[in-house]
Amino acid sequence: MEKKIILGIELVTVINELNQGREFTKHLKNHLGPLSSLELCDLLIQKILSSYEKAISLLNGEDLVREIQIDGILETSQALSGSNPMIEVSKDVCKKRKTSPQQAEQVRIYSGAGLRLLDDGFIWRKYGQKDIVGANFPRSYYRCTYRQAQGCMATKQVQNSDKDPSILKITYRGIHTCNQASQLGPHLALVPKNDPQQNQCQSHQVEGNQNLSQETIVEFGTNPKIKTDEMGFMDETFMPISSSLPPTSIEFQNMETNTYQEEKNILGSETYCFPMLQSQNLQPSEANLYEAIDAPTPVSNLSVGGLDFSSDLEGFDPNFMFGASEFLF
DNA sequence: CTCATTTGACCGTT
DNA sequence: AACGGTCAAATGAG
Repeated sequence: MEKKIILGIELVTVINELNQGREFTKHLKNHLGPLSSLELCDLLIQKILSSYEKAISLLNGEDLVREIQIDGILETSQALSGSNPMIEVSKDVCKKRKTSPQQAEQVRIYSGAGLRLLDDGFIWRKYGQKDIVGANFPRSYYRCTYRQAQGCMATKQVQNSDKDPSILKITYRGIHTCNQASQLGPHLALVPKNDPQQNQCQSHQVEGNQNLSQETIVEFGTNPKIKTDEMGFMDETFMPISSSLPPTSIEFQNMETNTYQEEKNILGSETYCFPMLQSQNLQPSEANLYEAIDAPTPVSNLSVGGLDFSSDLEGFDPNFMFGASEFLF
């Protein structure tokens, strides 16, 4: 099965820019005439050009990615301030050495996504790093910080994709039994609705035999929506990434492969495209991207995992993201 | 001093 | 035996 979702704030931004250009053009038209102010016309022309250039720039991907590799983890800086970053996250599951339920995701940071993109709402502690044969990048191993305190056995692995270093492959294993999930809110739960026992645990939980081959389609635009297909666990309680990021795309892959983008259309996968809004300012201390973003971020109104949409959404149609009931943040 | 990260060693699985 | 995952001592940061 195949599913593909193409969304992204990029498109919305382009449209916004084009709309702005159109509005400025209308104003210019209204001001054209013998009594018009030359300065005003010049200003409007500049704004029109600016809008169109922004739109073209976005379409050309010029604001995308500038990546810095730090400790095997990619940090992406924003090339254009005010651009709309975009993350691509995909998930897959590997069958090799199946010691516990696992679920993987790939995270691509396009631009200015900021550190919070990878914040999945849990506090993780790194306990190991391994060079993987055949892989260009080492794999980092993280466990839940509350492993000792609360016996939470959730772990995750993070590795850069060989084919596209801008993609972080994150594999989640185990189930959170700590109380982080309850603190972060029920919308984060990835657990099946019919299994309330696991509601105390949080996102990225996969039951042992859960079928990860599924089709999910998310379409954004004026009427955003998610479609799921053969997804036992992905219903309205499912928040694909976490508290902290509105992912722009996620894809699930089945357990037969670890392959990435090239194969994602062959395998059952899902892609979410969430608009990434203007990035937070990156602090120097956040240079180590992945570690820095692992702190849980409080979920408040209009704050999806640390991204404050109440401010970032300025200029966007509020219906764009939240207008559809299918999306539950 | 405390806590998190790093990194080599160890162990289990294939 | 090779590989992947985890452990734990060493190290560093706050």
